[in-house]
Parts: sequence; structure tokens; C-alpha cells
Amino acid sequence: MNQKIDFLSKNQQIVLEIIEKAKEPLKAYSILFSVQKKGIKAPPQVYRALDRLIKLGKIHKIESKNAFVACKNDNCTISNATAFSICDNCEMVTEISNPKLSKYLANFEDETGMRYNKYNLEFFGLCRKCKKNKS
Amino acid sequence: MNQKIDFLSKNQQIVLEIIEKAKEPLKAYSILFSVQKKGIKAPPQVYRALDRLIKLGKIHKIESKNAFVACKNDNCTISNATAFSICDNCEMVTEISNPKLSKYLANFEDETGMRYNKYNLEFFGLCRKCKKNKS
DNA sequence: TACGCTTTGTTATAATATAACATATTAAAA
DNA sequence: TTTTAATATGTTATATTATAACAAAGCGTA
Ligand SMILES: [Zn+2]
Ligand SMILES: [Zn+2]
Ligand SMILES: [Zn+2]
Ligand SMILES: [Zn+2]
Repeated sequence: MNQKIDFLSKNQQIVLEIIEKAKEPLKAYSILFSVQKKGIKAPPQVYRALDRLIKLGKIHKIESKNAFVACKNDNCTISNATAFSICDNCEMVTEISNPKLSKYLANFEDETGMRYNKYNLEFFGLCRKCKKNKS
Repeated sequence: MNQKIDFLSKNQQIVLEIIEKAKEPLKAYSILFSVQKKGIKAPPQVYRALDRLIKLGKIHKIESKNAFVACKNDNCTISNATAFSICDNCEMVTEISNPKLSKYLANFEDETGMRYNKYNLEFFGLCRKCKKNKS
């Protein structure tokens, strides 16, 4: 039941499951509400699980929304390079998995020659559906 | 005193000034504390000024820190394309102004051919100083 | 067993942000 | 000039997001 390195604790599994089932990013307190029937009663229990799942790359935090999505990208075992597209209208979030982009960003050097070990990129625009409906 | 489109209201000027003077990103409530002597007494006054300054591109929000920095980039009149480097150790934040990067991101098309009108990119690593001190 | 480590449960509180409403200021319309 | 609409401000209260602090339980292993 305890965690070796690959395995999730009970609370972590519960939280991961609800995030994976969701079609939209979930907020911490909406997760808390949903899992109260399963015995998770207080914010720290949710936030601990979230923190751990993020470290494992199982989920990502959408910083501009304070919300959490399941990783759709099998190789995000360490979540140090994330990119998302976010619809300004319906708030749909999609994880971008684009080798060219990730290579470009992972190798990016700034003016001073500095390299980075982690990045997070959030794109905003209208998703296909919303673009259609507006036009 | 009121705002045409280029001019800032009193509260907006006060808030902008303190952010511009700061060497680090400032949190909303630390701004509130600093400006209480100038007559700004409550959170909404600060948040309104921040919102407006962001829309004008005078400041940017560092999403991963819930903190605000002055724009160092004269042409960010609309802040729809932002990139920052953030030191994991000393939390120093620098706005990246790299034409190649911004061109690359502004023109980025995802798999579905979707284009975006806005992005925010945050790089994390160790700044020069911190890297030296650690080695 | 006894120890250290991780996870869990729990209460309280800190930190971040907005709702709602009253008032004031200004610019333009009538 | 009066009226109106739009913007900015002040103010109180509250919502939302996140963490501190500490006690207890579970597990691996020496
Ligand atoms: Zn991922
Ligand atoms: Zn949409
Ligand atoms: Zn800028
Ligand atoms: Zn540093």
C-alpha cells in the first residue's frame, strides 16, 4: 500500500482517478468536494496528493487557471517540460505534444547563454469548436 | 486625471511606480501594504490597478508565483506574448526578449493547424549568480 | 521489538482574489 | 446647461486557493 517510487498511495490514486476521468481541468476544492464520499476530508490531503502526482508527471498544473489536468503524454514521467493550449472561450485545455516545439524549448539559450531545466508554456486562443461557433 | 487610453489613473500610477522600483516580482498584498500610506486601503483597489496595468502591457503576472513585474520590453504594449526566466534558487525573474523565440512561438501551429493569439512561457533554472555559488 | 520514514488525519489559518454596492469624477449627448 | 453614460474609486464582506502545525497510523528493516 505504501509508496515505493512508482506506486501511488490510496489518496493519490483517488485524486488521480478523478482528474483522469474529467474532461476539463479540475480545481483543488472541486476535487476535494468530489472525493469526500471516499474519505478525503480536508484540503491538505488533496494538495499533498496533487503535489506528489505533479512530481511524478501524472498530472500538470495549469498555472493560469489554478487547475489540474491528467498528463496525456506517456513520457512526461518528469514534468519538466509542459505546453498547453487553452481556449479563451470554453476553457478547454489540451496538452501539446510536439517534438519540434519541445526540442526547441529544451535547447533554448538566452542572450547570456543560460540554459534551463524546466519550462511551462501556455497558449491561448479559440479552439476549433468555438472558432466555428463565432464565425 | 482620468484615463484616456494611454494615461494612468492615480491608483494605477502608484501601483506601477512601486512595481517598477522593485527588483523582484511583487505580490499583490505586499503592494497593498506598501501603498497604504498613499491612501490605497483595500485589495480591490490594488487588483483593479494590476488588471488595468496588465491589459496595457505595463506589467506582467508571473503565473507560477502569483507575482507581478514591470515590463522591461518597450514594445509589450499589448501583453500577449510573454516569456520569463525564473531562478529556482533566488527567485529572480527576467523578462526574455528574444525575437527568434517570440517569432517562433507567435507562428506556432499545433497538429490541428490551430494558431494562438497569446502565450506565456516560463523557464526555470539557476541564474548565473546562483549557479556559480553552487559549483 | 524498536527505529526511521512516509503517509494520513485533523484543525486552524494564511495568502490570493473577487462580489457587491455606494459614491465620485469625467466626457460627451441632448 | 442639464442629463446621461462610462469610468474610477472607496468600502465591507466574502470567496477561493494553499499551507502550517501537530498527532497518529502504517510499513520496511535492522
Ligand atoms: Zn504531460
Ligand atoms: Zn473552446
Ligand atoms: Zn513585457
Ligand atoms: Zn538565482
